[in-house]
Amino acid sequence: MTKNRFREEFARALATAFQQAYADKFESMGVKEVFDAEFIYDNLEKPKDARMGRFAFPVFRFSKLLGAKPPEIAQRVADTASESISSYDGLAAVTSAGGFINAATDFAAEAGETLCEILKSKSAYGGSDRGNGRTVLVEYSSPNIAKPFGIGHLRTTILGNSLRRIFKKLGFDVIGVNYLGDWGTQFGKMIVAWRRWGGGARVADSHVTDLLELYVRFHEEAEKEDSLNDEARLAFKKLEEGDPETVKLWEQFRETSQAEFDRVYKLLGIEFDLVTGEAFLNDKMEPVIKRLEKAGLTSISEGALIVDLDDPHLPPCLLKKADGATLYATRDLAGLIYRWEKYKFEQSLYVVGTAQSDHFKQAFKVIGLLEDKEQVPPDERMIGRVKHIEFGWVRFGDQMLSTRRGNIIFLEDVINKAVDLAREKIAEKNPDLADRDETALMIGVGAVLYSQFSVRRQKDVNFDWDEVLSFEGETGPYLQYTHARLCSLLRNYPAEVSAEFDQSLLDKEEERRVVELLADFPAAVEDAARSYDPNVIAAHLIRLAGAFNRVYQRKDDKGRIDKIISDDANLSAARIALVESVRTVIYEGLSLLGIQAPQEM
RNA sequence: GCCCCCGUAGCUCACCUGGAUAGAGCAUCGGUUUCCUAAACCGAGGGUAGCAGGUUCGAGUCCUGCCGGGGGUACCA
Repeated sequence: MTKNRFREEFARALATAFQQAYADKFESMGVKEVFDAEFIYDNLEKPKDARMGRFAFPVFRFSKLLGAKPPEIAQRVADTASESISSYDGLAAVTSAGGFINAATDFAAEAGETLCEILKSKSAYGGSDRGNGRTVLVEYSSPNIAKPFGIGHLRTTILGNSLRRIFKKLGFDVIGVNYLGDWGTQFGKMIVAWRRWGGGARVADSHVTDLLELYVRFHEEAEKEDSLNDEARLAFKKLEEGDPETVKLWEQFRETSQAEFDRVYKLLGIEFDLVTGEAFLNDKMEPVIKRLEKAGLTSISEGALIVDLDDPHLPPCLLKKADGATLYATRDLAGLIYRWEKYKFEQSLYVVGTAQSDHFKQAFKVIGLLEDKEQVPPDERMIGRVKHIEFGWVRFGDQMLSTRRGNIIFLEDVINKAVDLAREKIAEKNPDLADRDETALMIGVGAVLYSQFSVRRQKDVNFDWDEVLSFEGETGPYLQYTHARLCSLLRNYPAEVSAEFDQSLLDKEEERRVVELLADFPAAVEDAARSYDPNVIAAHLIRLAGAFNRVYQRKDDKGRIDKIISDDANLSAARIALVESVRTVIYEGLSLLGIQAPQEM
């Protein structure tokens, strides 16, 4: 990972100052804790109030170690560092405030270096080669076939899509997997429903909404007539045994659904590297069961084949039902093992809702037990590399969205509504725009996507039409609008953008905020990867866009807008370098979220 | 019953591995356009961070208990 030079310099200056100011302690301790620049680097903070400085180091924890009160330490070290500040060309001042040591960077230097780096590396800015080609699997979206694509699928789909992009940016070889729910008792239900109420139509002529109706009807009728459930189980059993007629029906359900999914993915710009499904694992389950049996982990309970997890809070993991049919967990275990053997991944992420948290705990526990029993060497174990990236529910009003009850908002409707609204806005604000339809699509989709990133992933998110369709404030369109405005500036600028500019001309407080946010973008990308949450990037972009808009509308002493492009060629050149840098980062950040940015809107 | 997640401004949410005066957006009220896109910007009001303890120099953040909401709890996925 590339380190921030200014941050590093401050850490070095502090470590040296600590060594000098507390020479006796340093002598006995050596290069550790506060005497170690690397330690300080990792423990630097950002001051709450930007006026306090660029970086901060709290010394409270070291009061005991150094035998002095925090403010004394801070002052003494800050004074010591100040004496030799001239040997650090990136630092302007080191001061103390209470128990904090604060640093101000040489702003012109930081502005110059940051902007030059962005102008030079362009879209590569914020990335790294940290992944070094190691493999990361991300499983996301994974809709069930024979069901429409509802708003409930939105989160996993775009979260996973974004994580795929983020890890790619960090140099990992990412495989985005769409693991279709194309197997299980639910297909028994569909088959029964189709035969009973399908009216003899051909599946190929049907639409997913027809299938949904049947699915809902099944659940309604099954409440009255319990034997339907047995019938469905039997139908699934036949499917699993390969009964030709049943298999044919299933294949048709699959095709009908796939067509709908592809349409939605195209609309949203979602990409996968591998589309597979539960059915793919059909012949891979038996070997896994054999392996578990051989390891002595299985037992029969109430007629079912289980793995007892020896955990009071986890029910046993079911491998086979009493009727011999397999279950979700069986297939996931087979999938875990298959993918581990095939890819030897660094990490494998399952972007699945929080409701399935226990399921993943069970599956991972089984893998752990198996690796223990088989005495797999530590560096050949997949346990610890597989992670459940869970996220909260999408809620609609007071209701949970449930496909079983037919209580569903179609994702396509949401997108269409947002795009229509974007089209209206364009007609109102920029009726002469050339690519109106294309732009409206980008904005509408941007609004829908962003609405999911504005909340930390663990939290439930309330689906609110007004919010999703809002284009003002902390929204996707706000970021897109800022980007379009930046593009407009670049169009209006009469010369070429150049990395040769007078950095000392970027001396306004508003500009400093922007530069700092630009410099911190790589850290935000890292942060998003570490927490598996693109929300970090979304929030960073909002701050950046806001900071830039304040530069853009900054007024001079006379109350007039201080324009980016003016008669002063040198000043304009410096400011336009800032503009191009912000544009690059917003564009790149949005692309990590899977959001496109039009040049005009 | 047990397990997991959540509880911050009227609403929706932030606060990075505990740190300085708890910040944004929406909504409300007021202001900014002879000026590069006003989908923007500035200002005002709005807070017992569910409650009660504990750990710590320091707690929205960690621990315990309680209250409230949601989810899960073997033959659905």
